[in-house]
Amino acid sequence: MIEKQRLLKVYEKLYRAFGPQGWWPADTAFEVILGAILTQSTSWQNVERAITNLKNANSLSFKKLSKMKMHRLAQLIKPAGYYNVKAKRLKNFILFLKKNYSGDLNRMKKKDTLVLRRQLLSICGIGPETADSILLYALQKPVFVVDAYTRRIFSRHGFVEKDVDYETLQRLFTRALPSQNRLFNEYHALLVRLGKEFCKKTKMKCPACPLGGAMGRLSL
DNA sequence: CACCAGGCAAGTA
DNA sequence: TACTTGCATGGT
Repeated sequence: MIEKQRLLKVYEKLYRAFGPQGWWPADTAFEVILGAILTQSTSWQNVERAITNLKNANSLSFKKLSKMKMHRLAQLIKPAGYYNVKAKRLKNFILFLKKNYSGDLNRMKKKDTLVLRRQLLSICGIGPETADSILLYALQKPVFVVDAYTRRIFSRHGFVEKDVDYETLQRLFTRALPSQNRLFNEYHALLVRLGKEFCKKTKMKCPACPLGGAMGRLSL
């Protein structure tokens, strides 16, 4: 079976098993971006605590955060871990947004997707996954997001090498799938859902895995 | 106690 | 270029 059909079949199986995931869990595009940075190698639950702290301090906005001292920001996002590093990264993005788009995400959204991707990657603290998450979930661009779960799930099911690089794995999806924001949004969210429940780093709960296969391989 | 979570950059050879 | 290490809280 060619890759295009397999990838669509995986998506259908996941969608039937879990249904729509409603990503990204946030009230605004700005909040999506903060979450994308805060969730780097960090459980979403801890990110929620940090976001809640920012909301309770009435500080979850471009204007408030651009004025906030870095030390103060670090204290508020403490539950998300790596708080000194992440406070700096959040500030880096905010400064970028101020300098290039006057703090206006709508203005940023008008730019070409690949131009935006290069700009985001030039910010210290924003790598490929964070950049693509921002493009897809905050700016509604049709960009496929790859993460540790994506790599783990597809390598364990014998689809790709386990150390396949980000761009290669991403191209696999973008070549095979129709370039639809809605599809990319749901597909990535479903892979994360599957990963959380069945494909943690050390454990692999098969054959309960919705993708099937007692040996951890795709049964398609 | 050990291990992990929706990464990334900096240091080393 | 190709590894390795630091960053840090909270759940299992």
